[in-house]
Amino acid sequence: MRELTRAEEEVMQVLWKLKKGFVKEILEHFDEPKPAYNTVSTIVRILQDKGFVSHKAYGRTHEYFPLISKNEYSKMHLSTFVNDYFSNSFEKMVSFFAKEKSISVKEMEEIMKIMEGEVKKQKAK
Amino acid sequence: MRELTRAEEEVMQVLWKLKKGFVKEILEHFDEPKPAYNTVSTIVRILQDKGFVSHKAYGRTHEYFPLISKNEYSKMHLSTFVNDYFSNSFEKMVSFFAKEKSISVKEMEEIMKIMEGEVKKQKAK
DNA sequence: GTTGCATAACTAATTTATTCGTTGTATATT
DNA sequence: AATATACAACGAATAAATTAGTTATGCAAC
Repeated sequence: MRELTRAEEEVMQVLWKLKKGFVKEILEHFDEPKPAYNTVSTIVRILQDKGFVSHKAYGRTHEYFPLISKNEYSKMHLSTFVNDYFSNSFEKMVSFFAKEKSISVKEMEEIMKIMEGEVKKQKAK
Repeated sequence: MRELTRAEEEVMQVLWKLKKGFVKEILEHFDEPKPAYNTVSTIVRILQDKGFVSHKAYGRTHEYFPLISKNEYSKMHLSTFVNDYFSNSFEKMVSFFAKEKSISVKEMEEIMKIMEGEVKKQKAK
């Protein structure tokens, strides 16, 4: 699957938030300075061509919605990143950030708790 | 700081691996089909303008080296990602991938071990 | 039904990124 | 010194992404 360009990603972020929306609605959720209506309209049609969104037609107006969830996309995106920067090892990545103190003690404790639960769940099978 | 474009990133990956290198050497580390010498030369000079690399001159030839480490860049890059996709919470991101089973039990156990060490270290202070 | 408005589709213009040919110069080779 | 070689610098050509104007059509208001 392709990666989103910067402009495409901004539109997707709005669509993920809204779940679905008309061009007008998407536009409203942009920060100032807002792009032109047609700019958003074009991008959303490009996203459609690339298979990231689809639409439901109400007469002549289109309500767009994502075909890929934010979670799916982030999963794909992070996989690429982990592959390119941490030789495909999730562990290397997390360890690096833990050591870099980008993760607080509180966060680490929370993560460990969740992982313990997951490990238990996996092993139970 | 700016993000690297696709072509720029490929050159940086080689430079990070080599630590330093002449255009010719960088070129050698590209997979087939290799780009033209001038293509790499141009990209490396763009990277220099953007402040990602610098060079040492030996007479008329230049040996380029990164000004930003792979770790620094990956840190910056992942921060943006975590901010955009996990409302700036590292914990949310890791938890998501743990639950998605993108992280194996073995990896999780390893991560927990490292985190325990880090937590202990932090608390000792 | 004519006018005005809203919207999608199309297209043009602009900007940014990518690729590589050409040129000039220094150095090595003969 | 003439020729060949290697490289950086420059710049042209192309490609990709971004932005927004223009056009066509349908619908609503009058």
